[in-house]
Amino acid sequence: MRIPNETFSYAHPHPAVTTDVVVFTIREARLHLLLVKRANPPYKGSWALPGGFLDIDEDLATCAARELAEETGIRDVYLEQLYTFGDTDRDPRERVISVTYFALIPEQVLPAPPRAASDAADIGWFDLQRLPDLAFDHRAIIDLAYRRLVAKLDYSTIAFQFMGKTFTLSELQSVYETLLNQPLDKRNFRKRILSLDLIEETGRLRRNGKHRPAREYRVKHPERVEYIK
Amino acid sequence: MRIPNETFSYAHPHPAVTTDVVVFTIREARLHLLLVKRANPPYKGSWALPGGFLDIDEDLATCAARELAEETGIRDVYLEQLYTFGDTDRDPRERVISVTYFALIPEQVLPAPPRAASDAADIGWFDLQRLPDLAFDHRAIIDLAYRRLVAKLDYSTIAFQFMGKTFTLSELQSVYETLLNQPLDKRNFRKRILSLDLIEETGRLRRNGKHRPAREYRVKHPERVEYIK
DNA sequence: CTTGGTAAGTGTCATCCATACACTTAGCTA
DNA sequence: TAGCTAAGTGTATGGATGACACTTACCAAG
Repeated sequence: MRIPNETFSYAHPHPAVTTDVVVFTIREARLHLLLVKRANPPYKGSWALPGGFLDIDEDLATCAARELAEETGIRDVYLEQLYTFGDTDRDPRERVISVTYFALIPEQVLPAPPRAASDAADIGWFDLQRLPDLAFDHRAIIDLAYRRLVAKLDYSTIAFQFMGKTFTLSELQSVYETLLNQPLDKRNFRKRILSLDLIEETGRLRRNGKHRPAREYRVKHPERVEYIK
Repeated sequence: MRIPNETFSYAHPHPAVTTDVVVFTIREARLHLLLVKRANPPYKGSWALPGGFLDIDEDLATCAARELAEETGIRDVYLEQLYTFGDTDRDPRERVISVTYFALIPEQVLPAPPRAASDAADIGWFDLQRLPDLAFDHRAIIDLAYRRLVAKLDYSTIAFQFMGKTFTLSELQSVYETLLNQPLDKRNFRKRILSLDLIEETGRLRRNGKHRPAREYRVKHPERVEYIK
C-alpha cells in the first residue's frame, strides 16, 4: 500500500516508466488484438493497450505480465519485449517511457468475457483491420508489433504460440494463412512444418464435421520459440 | 543548467532512465568495441559502455547520441535501439532502466585518440574476444548486441555501416569474414553483393600495394539499412 | 446399407538459388 | 623485363522451393 501524501524526491527529474502489451490472437481466421477502454484521464473513454506504471521493485517483464493479468485476467502467455517508446510528448501528464511487449495467445484460452479492472472501463477484441482511434502513440506501437510478428514468422516458430495444446495441421495452416494474408499450398505447408521436427502426433483424431477426421498434433517444446535455419 | 539543491518530487517512486551504447567497429580484421573507464562510483575504475542519464526533455535516441558524443567525440553514426534492461538490482544506487543502442562505425572515422570527458577517466577500443571485466550488466548487453549484429548480417545490409564512404569489394568481404568469423568464397561473395544492386562503382581505382589495383565502390543510399529478401 | 458430400492426406517434377571450384589480369618493384 | 601479389572472372552441381490433382475416411441423409 502507498502511504498517502508520501512523495519521492530526486536531485534530477526522473521520467515515469510504463509497460504496454500488444496481445494478439486469431479469432475466426482474423488477427485480433486486445484493447481496454480507459476509465481515467488522459484519453478517458479511448481505447488503449493494456499496461501501466512500473512498480519500483519489479522487473519489466513482471510488470507487463502483472498489468496484463490485472486488466484482462490473461496470464501465463508468451511475452516478448518489442521496443521502448520515449518521445518527449507522448503523454500529456508527464514524461513517460513505455517499454512495450507483445503477447500471442491461442483462441481457446480467452477469458470469456474478460473482466475489466481498476483502470479499464471496458475491454474487447478488435480485428486488426478495424481498429478504433487509440490513446497516446499506441497505434504506432501496434503497427510495429504487427511488422515484427510477420517478420518472425519467416525465421522462427512463433506461430505455434497461437495454437492450443493440441491442433491439426489444417488449423495450423489456417493460422499461417491469416498471418501472411495469403493462401498456402497444403502439401508444401505440411512438408515444411513436419521437416522442422518440432511437432508430433498425439495419436488421437479430431472429428470436426461430416468428413474425414484430422490427426491431432502437439508442439514438442511449447515454451520454446525456435529460430529456423 | 541545473539549479543547486533543487529537487524533483513525485507521488510514486520513479526509476532513473539511462541509455547505453555498444559501439562496434572493425580494426585490423577484428571486431572491436568502445569502452570508457568510469571516473566515479559505482564501479569506479571499471570499464563500461558509454552512456548516461536521460534528460527529461530529450528523446531516447537523442540521449544515446549525445552521451556518445560527450564521452567519446563520436557523432553522426548509425544507431539502432537494441533492448531495454531493467532488472531491479542492476545498479546499486537506485532503480535504473537502461535503454540500449548499438552503433556501427567505419574504422577510418575514429577520433584518434578519442578524448575523454566528464564521467570517463579513460577510453579505448577492445577486441570483442578480449574484454575486461565490465561494470553493471554491460557484459550481457554486449553479448546481446553481438548476437543481434550477426543475425542482421543475414537479412539486412547493416554491414555497409562499417564501410567508409568508398571501399573495395575485398575490403567489404573482409568485414563480412570478420563478423561471421569464417572465410568466404570471393566469386560467390561478389555475385551476391552486386546482385543486391545497392552499391555502385565510383569509377576510380584504389592502389594498395604492389599488385593490381581494386575498383572503388560506394553505397547508393548510405543512410539506409535495407532488408533483404 | 448405399450414396454423396467434405476436408484430410499424400508424391513428383521443374525451377531457382546456393555452393564449390581455378585461372587470368594488372600494377608494383627490383 | 621478370616475378610477386591481390583483383577480377564463369560454370557446373545439389538441394531447396514451388506448382500441381487425386484418393481416403468419416458423416449424414435417404
